[in-house]
Amino acid sequence: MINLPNPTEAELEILQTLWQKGPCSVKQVHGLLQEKREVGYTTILKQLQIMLEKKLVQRDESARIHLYQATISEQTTKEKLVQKFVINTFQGSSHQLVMQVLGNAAASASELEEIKKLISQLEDQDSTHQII
Amino acid sequence: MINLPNPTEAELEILQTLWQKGPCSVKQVHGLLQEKREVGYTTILKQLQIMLEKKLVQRDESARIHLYQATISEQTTKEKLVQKFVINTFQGSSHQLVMQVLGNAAASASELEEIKKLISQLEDQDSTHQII
DNA sequence: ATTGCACTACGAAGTTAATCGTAGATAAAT
DNA sequence: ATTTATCTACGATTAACTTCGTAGTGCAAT
Repeated sequence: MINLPNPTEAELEILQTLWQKGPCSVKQVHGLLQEKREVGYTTILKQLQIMLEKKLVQRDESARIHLYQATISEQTTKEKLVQKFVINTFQGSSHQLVMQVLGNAAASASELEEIKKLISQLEDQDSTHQII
Repeated sequence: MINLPNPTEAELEILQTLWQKGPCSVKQVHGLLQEKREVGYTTILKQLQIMLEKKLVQRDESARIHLYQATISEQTTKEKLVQKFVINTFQGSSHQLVMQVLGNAAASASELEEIKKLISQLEDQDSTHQII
């Protein structure tokens, strides 16, 4: 389990599409991102090459059109990003972050329900698996 | 209400101390950050000068020792940072972020209580102030 | 008055990110 | 076999961040 560097913003954008679509050609990735913003083809190509060096993606070169796929998982990547963000912005207090978001984001009722459900689960875990 | 650029990482670190301590000299800021990591005095000085240009801070030059204080509020700054982070990392779904953090962070029971309380409040607001 | 100290100003260098243009290679189409 | 289209490789550029060294300025202490 080697620890890869956190992806940058542009890299994350690409990873999101790879996570969503699975293995993609440069053209595919570019096409999808192009829908959101103006960006050159070779920009994406270059990014993917850099990401390959950094081992953020791997590629299948068996065909002329190379297929790229993410090597790092969506879940753990986001965990690390959140962790870093919480440290930088909330001095490590993820609780503060949650309060911020909830207080701010005008979450829908169903979302609040879902969150409540999760909290109940967590509390159950606590009391069930309590060791001390 | 002009919209100032989001602070960078180093800038945020300085802002945190200014928010916490109020107006500070370069020496004070440097002293506090020095406790956390090795950093040169002129590094902080330069940062504060840059932040002054960017209007992230203002300074009192009436004495020889200049006093710097944040011009942007802790609350709104963090809101913007969270907003940007949510867009980049969770494609705008703050709900997803909350689920991530809660599922991950092993929040303490009292913290969970506090969050539940906040959710209840939000739900009350919803039903009370409902417009539609 | 001179020396020394504390502070500010400024410039410069090193890094990393992001973007794109051009060139070269391979396959497809005529 | 030429030409055309499509990909990849690579270099170069630009901008932003971060860091620090050196120099200058003014106050204070001898």
